[in-house]
Amino acid sequence: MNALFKALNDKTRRDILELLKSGDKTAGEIADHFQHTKPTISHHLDLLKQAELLTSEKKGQFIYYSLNTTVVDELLKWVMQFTSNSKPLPEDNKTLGYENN
Amino acid sequence: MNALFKALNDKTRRDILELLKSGDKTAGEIADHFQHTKPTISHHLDLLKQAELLTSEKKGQFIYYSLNTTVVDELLKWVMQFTSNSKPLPEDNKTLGYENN
DNA sequence: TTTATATTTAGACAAATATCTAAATATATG
DNA sequence: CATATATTTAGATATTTGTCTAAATATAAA
Repeated sequence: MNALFKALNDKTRRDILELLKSGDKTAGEIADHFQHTKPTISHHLDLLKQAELLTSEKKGQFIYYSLNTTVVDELLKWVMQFTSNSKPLPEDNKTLGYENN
Repeated sequence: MNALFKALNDKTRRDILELLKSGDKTAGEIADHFQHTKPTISHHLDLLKQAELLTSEKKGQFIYYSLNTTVVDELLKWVMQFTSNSKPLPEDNKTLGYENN
């Protein structure tokens, strides 16, 4: 849990996560989206991996990074204990499948 | 959003939030639950307030701190963009009112 | 095998953070 | 008013963090 919040406590790292929503990317492709150097981005990727928010797979000289959504559920559960009625964002439910519960 | 993740990136502060689930408490009562000094806890309370996770109300010499759950919805929305099926923790829904949707 | 490309590792450094003690402020009470 | 209690503010310090440059590693291509 500590590693998770630590990983999320940085705008660049949160932006990396959002970037990867559109699909897996190599370390270099990810770095191209930011104004930081590649070693800096590499370090951010490492922290995200430590938090298990990302997985990586080496293909030739490239390393592809992917979102790992399983850990997000743990975070979601933690956050939900603080919602007043425990009914998260009902305005979004329609597009998310709640109507079939 | 930055202040929010910053506030959550500390075990003591997360514990303070959990402590306040059981009801409002004074700064002193909160401090009694931890091994830190009162100034340290005061500082943590300040950061939680900056993130709008807490509100405070002065009553005489005491200051009561309360959870502010409205900001949690914003966080929940952010987290949910990373859930695979956008259906958070269905195993918990029964106790949380989803069956009435 | 030499060179180019992709990525990480190592080391340095400034800025941010968590903590403490001491002092300040505010309120209550004798 | 003088003292006690509750809390914060100020200042110091050790640790952590984000960033960079330079070097190392690994793979591909000429």
